[in-house]
Amino acid sequence: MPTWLMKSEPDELSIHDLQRLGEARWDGVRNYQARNFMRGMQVDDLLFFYHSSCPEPGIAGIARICRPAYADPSALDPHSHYFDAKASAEKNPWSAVDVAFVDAFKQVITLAQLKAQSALLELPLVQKGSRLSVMPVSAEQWAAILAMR
DNA sequence: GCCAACGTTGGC
DNA sequence: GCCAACGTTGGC
Repeated sequence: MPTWLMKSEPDELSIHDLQRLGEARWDGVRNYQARNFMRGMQVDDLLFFYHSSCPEPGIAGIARICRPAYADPSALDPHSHYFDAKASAEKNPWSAVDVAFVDAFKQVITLAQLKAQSALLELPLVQKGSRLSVMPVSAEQWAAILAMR
């Protein structure tokens, strides 16, 4: 079963928001590489929920894909922060998935901790200059991160 | 708020 | 198709 890592700004959607909601739409991805990974996701795939652009960046919990990729409605909504004037109902290049809450870690696994793990050197998240917001996580990487809890 | 690194845009 | 300019990401 493939596993993933997805970045969210906790001001927009945190792992605790997801815990309260149960499920949420993951929309607003506007990068083709990240979108393509989302299109490869299947129901029940697990993902690490990463908090970015916040005081303590790091992995805050786990979620599960509960609806595979579909056309991202936010691209068509003029009031949305993620509105894309070039998208239309007929031709919407962007995808969203729905995710369900699985677990919130007692403590965030910080980016600094992740960077210090030799098992994670290949993970785009820890590589200099990488801004990819959705990425695959190998079975070995997944296990290494779980062991850091 | 700064700024390095990256992706996208658009003129040519 | 090149590449400079620009906007965005995201850690610090």
